[in-house]
Amino acid sequence: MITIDLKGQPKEFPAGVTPAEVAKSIGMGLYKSACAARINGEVKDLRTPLTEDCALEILTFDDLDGKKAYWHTASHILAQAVRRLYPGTKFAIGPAIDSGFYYDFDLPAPISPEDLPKIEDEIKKITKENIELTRFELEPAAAKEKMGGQDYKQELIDEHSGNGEKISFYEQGDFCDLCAGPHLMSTGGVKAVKLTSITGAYWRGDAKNKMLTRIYGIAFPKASQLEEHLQMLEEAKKRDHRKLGKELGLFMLRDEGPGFPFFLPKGMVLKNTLLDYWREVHKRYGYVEISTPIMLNRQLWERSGHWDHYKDNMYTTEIDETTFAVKPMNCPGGMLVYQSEPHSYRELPLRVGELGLVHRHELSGALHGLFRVRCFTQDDAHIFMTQDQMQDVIQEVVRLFDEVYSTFGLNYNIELSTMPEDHIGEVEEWERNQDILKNAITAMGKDYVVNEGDGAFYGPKLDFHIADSLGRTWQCGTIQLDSQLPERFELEYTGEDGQKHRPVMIHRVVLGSIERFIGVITEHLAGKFPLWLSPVQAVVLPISERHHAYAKALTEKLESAGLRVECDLRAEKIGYKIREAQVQQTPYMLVVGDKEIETASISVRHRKEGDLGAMSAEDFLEKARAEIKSREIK
RNA sequence: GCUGGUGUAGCUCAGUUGGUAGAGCAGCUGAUUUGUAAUCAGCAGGUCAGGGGUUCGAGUCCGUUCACCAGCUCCA
Repeated sequence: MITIDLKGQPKEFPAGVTPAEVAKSIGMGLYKSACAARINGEVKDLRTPLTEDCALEILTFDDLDGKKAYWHTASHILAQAVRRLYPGTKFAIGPAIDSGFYYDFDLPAPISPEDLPKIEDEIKKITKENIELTRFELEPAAAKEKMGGQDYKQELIDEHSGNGEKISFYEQGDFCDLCAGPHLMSTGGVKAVKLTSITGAYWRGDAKNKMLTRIYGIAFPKASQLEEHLQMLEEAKKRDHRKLGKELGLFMLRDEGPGFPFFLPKGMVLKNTLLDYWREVHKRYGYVEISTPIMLNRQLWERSGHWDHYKDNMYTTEIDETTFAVKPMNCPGGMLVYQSEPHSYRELPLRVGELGLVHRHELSGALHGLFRVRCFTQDDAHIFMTQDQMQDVIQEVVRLFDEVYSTFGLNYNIELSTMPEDHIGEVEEWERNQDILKNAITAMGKDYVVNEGDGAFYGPKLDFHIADSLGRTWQCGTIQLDSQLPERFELEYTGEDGQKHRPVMIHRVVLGSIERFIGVITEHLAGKFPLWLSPVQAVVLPISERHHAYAKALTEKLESAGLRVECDLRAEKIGYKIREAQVQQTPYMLVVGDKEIETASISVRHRKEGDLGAMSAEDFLEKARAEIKSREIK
């Protein structure tokens, strides 16, 4: 007998018992909903024999790891359905992801979204059949025989058989797949399935490989949960910045310049206000600001290394028999500014900011509203410092990030991107710099995940990712350590010892790209920009024509006090004007009619809080000023 | 760039098996002078993304270019 600790409740079981059996013994309901097991903290399959005393937790769909097992089983069911409907299909991989699952197929003939319902029907059949999933292991040679004719599986077996371990399989009726698990006990556990999209994806994520057909899906134990999820996706679409940007008159994109956004008057107010804020913060943190040219000669780009490593993404032009390149990054210009005069150690760290407009020829398929454009403004800065100052400077930058992001109520996750294949500089230097980044961030108690080989060609970086309305994350801030450019541009400073030394530098952006950041906050705030950022902060709404003079005087008064105010003098009913102001997400609607004129007041309505009653213009101004100053989000 | 899908008025969308375009909102004009999310009527608005092809005839079918959407690749 062994003792199994079930969430603090020890119970005796015969040795060799499986979590599934344990689950069954403590309640049928739980057995039905069991997805996986956590044995001594490790996620395992429900079929794992328990041979010694341990702590056991049965994971259901409500647990993240349980969800993964649930969705992974759903992906196998999808593959089984495809196998039944499209004989001759070759199977690649089919994992669970953060929001559902997918499976990659090499189909004998292309299919389209119209075919998805048919596949869903087959999936329903398989779940109704309630087929048991069994797990077994084979030696690599036997595994390859079992997966005969399945080219992609053969490749996967070869890859996994290196360490001499057996390959594990899961079989459900007429479908068998190599898989590490864990999985549900039976296909009947998967209830409400919806296939959400069908797209292409390269085998092994490499553009040189064949493009497979990927089918995405989502599944839930209850139909109501699926319904709720689909509802949530609909809601998310409403806050898509491309839709809101159009509705709120912020920006536009035209066929004449794919990826080159136009900012409209209201978007321009937003952008400029954001930049005012940026300058205020950076001034406080000791930054100076410069501006370097959009275009510089080829020689410079060769020296910086961009010509060799980034040429394909650069726009170029030929003038006076010289090739000029439009800058894809601001750094080389920044190097020239540093070079232009001698520096002392007393100046370091030297923080030089630049709101630089860069152009990059991105692949057409990568463009996405303001999130991915071909021309954008980086809120760049290069910080020059001594080796000893690196950690402090990085931490100071992270504190700045925290201040800025919290102003918008944004959360982020951090990625450490390490040395790419295409890089300049020594491996030892890369590793040293990677360690500095790691140490700086862990010393601040922050977590990160490693993004292997995703660094810039000149150095490793910490990337700060922020999620959009659909949970897709976009890189905004980045801190990149660079010892290469100071070397290439022979940057120097005079040390305490009177000798010349080479500074190190970091490149960093907080917002990342102003354009992307505007997209991110548009989605995050669903267009309800805080008062300080709102293109129009208040709109004055006279009830009828005889209140126009009062309304105009009020508008002028508020405008001269520094508020961005509009006045709606159209011969429309008040309800109509309010609706329009609400749809435009105008923070304050100021209604004026007979009552207000009589008492020399205004009736204030807030877009979220509704009617706030009457107050004097002075009181409203004071209220608005306080809200602007605090940058409150409401 | 790749795979699949989409492209009709400023916006959201209809448009039956191919027979040369329609609605609502927005806009303009007029009436209405209104109290917290849509007043009524009239008018105007389209080389059906662009070239091309099949056909007596194409918004509708085919091919191509462009753009957009989802994803892959790439990236702030």
